[in-house]
Amino acid sequence: MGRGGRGLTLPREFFARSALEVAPALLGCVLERETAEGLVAVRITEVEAYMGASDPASHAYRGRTARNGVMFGPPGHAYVYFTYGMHFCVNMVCLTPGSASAVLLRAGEVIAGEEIARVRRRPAGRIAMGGVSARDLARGPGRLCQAMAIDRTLDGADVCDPSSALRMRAGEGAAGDGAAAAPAEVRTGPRVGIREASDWPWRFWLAGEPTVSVYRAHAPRRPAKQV
DNA sequence: GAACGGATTTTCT
DNA sequence: GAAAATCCGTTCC
Repeated sequence: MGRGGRGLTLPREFFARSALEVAPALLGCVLERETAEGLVAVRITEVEAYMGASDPASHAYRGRTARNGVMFGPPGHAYVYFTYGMHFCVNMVCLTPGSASAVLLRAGEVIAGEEIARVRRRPAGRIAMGGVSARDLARGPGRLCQAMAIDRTLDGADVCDPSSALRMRAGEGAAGDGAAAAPAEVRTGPRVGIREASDWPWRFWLAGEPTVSVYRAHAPRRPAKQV
């Protein structure tokens, strides 16, 4: 485990187990992103587990490519990929090197650097009076990456290293800072946006959190215009 | 509140 | 050529 300037980063062994164990454990943990603009911290409220080569919905299902190479590496590193031509998504690599399992970070609550995140989430040229609401700053995997300025330069970043530009630390709920209410309940359900294996309940979120993204079943791009 | 289609790159067929 | 681990604006309840 690492001892950073502020708090502890999660030890690598935290990630060295099944994605199905890591996913719920990550809920409530805090992802920190350090740039010249300052620190942005997000408390994770929603994730999805991907189980590697045996998971038809995983990028690793069809083997290693230039894009997903980091997933085949050691745990505790960030796998960042670009999708739909405009969005980045970030995963935490799990288990052992070669297992290619990972946990997708789907949403969170911005708890530090909110103004920085708000500027990043405001498209140039758009007025948007009042800006993006606080709950929407990191509500969804693409939005979370935009709010934290996560792109491919962070692909492979070590989130266990306290000096890393992207790192994960334990939540403060367990420490009992008092402010937090009763321990949030973890719920599970089907994963979002995939066609294959959408019936496996490998999505995890904290009940009652307003930052959890709205569930949408996979919608085919071209609606079947049969009959 | 829900449903639809467009934007746009990586990957595979 | 087509689909994808998505988001946003528009449209219609």
